Amino acid sequence: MDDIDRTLVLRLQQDAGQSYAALGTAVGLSAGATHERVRKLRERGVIRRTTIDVDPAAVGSGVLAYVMVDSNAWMGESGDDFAAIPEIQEAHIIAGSASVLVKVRTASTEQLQDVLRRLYAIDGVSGTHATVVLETFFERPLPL
Amino acid sequence: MDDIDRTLVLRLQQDAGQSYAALGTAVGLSAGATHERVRKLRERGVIRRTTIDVDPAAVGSGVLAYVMVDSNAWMGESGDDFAAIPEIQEAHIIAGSASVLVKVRTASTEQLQDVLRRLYAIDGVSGTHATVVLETFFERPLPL
DNA sequence: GCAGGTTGCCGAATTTTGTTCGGTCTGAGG
DNA sequence: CCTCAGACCGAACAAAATTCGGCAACCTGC
Repeated sequence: MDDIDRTLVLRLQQDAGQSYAALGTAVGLSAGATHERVRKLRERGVIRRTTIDVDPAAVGSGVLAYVMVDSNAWMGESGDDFAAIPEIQEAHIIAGSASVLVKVRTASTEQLQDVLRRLYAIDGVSGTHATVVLETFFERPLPL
Repeated sequence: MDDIDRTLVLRLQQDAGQSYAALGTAVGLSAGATHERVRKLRERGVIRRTTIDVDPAAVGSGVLAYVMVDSNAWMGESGDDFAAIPEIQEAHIIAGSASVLVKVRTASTEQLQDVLRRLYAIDGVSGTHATVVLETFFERPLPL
């Protein structure tokens, strides 16, 4: 993981569709060597997958909210319960007064309410506190 | 935006590296027609870009925290101030007692503390409340 | 009902890129 | 000094992206 690898990761974050030739030029390597570098980055798990960035509003998920989930039991094994709710985009165990923090995207506030209902149905969940996002300043890739 | 488009977006989220031929087979179209569909999805902004998913821990961002930022002024024009802190991955204006919610990734809790210091330096920021993530259950693409 | 225009698709031609491979260079370890 | 492993280059080869002519379905306004 040297500077070249970091540059490659950075450039691929910005545009994963560019050619290995262009990528190689940017770091001073041939297309073949660049290909090999990227292959190893995948192999090592630094690059998990190549994907696309989708406009949430364009696919019917215009409402974004973060929900603090309170519980009266150990939630460490409940990952699958949260994963079963498709509107949940992220779920984390957190330190602090709440137990779990989830990121939810829905088409409407009515659907958000329905997600809250389904959260309550999970074993151990004793309460929720939803924070609705009014405007997103930005969402961007990791720093390097 | 019909079912075919939705399937294309879904499949590309899972693997943006597959060929148009494979993609076309999955939806019952030729490679050429598939290419044209995807081109239009980009043109319309449904697909914003193609990127890679990077393991945060592998690039020195093993600590994840969400920070509620309190303010005593209108923060609607302060997006650039937050964007100037590279460790901030997301920043949103929120409804509720706090004004802004930011997602922060750092290499250590010391660096997290330094980010909090820089947050306080932003005009109008009157307080912060950081929530450290202990374990991430999952982070996944948008529901289709 | 139909002429003209539009859209979406196919399939093949063409160009560009991905992928593989032999050979060279360099640095580490013995 | 010798040998091995790793990284790179450049060229050859395979595969994919991209373009394009032609066809059919579908509007739309006469």
